[in-house]
Amino acid sequence: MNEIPRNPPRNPDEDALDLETFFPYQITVLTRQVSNSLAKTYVDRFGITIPEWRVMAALGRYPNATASHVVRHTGLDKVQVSRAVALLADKGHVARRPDPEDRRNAFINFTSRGRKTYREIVPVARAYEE
Amino acid sequence: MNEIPRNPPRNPDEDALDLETFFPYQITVLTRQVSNSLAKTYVDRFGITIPEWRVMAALGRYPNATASHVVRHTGLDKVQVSRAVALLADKGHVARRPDPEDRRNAFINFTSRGRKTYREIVPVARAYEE
DNA sequence: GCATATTAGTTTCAAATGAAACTAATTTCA
DNA sequence: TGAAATTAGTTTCATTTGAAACTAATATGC
Repeated sequence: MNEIPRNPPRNPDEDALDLETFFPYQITVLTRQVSNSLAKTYVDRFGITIPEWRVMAALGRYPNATASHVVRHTGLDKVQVSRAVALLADKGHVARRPDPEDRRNAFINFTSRGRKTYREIVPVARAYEE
Repeated sequence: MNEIPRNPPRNPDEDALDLETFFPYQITVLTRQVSNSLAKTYVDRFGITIPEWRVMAALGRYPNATASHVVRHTGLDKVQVSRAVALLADKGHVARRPDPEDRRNAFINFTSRGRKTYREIVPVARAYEE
């Protein structure tokens, strides 16, 4: 039998950070773990990535949003939003419609297909809220 | 004056996710923001990356740890730990000492220089805990 | 008006990431 | 024993990331 690895000594520096209760660490680790397992589910079952899903979630809540609105609501980087929207458009989940009053803007909306996918994913996302 | 961008309409799907209170979103956004601002501080002021700092924090708490111990304590990927330790060793912050009883293992410890750096960073890290 | 600045969104590119393959050491068990 | 499995740690490589540069449209101020 393999010897169970000894834990390292616990005679730390006087003012060492207590990692067990150091909140930033806990959050980061937990977030990455949840996020990774979610990513697998989304890709495997619905063929979209996490950023794409986040865009869809923002659109479900705020229809007819521009990319900037999506950035604000999701906290994603604008590059990620640009890419995610482009991919969702390729897959037929969303459509872009230029704003006639300011042609720098484009309103983004679900296609009927996208809305259907969105409705399938919502309960899965809710389940992860714990 | 530029017109302040209108918020998108808020007539969402009946069962839309309420992004304002959907916890996974909040956490992810917050974590990334804090993490990015921390990263800048660590790189600018101390010349190390976030994974390197996380390794140092683990070593401060659990001296003479192996890479596997660091993985367990930080939640970092083993690839990241391997790289971070290599970089910290290059910079003279830590030293590796093979375990004579099992030469797959290497114990990792601060050099005196590394300990000094660690002690400088701890209060900065604490300040971020809020 | 017209030059300059600002904004929305996209593209580029270099760095970070982590899954998978790999090396080397040790353990297992037939 | 010694072949097969396991473990620690490293390297490779394809993907993800986001800062910075860019394009196009609109706003500002002289």
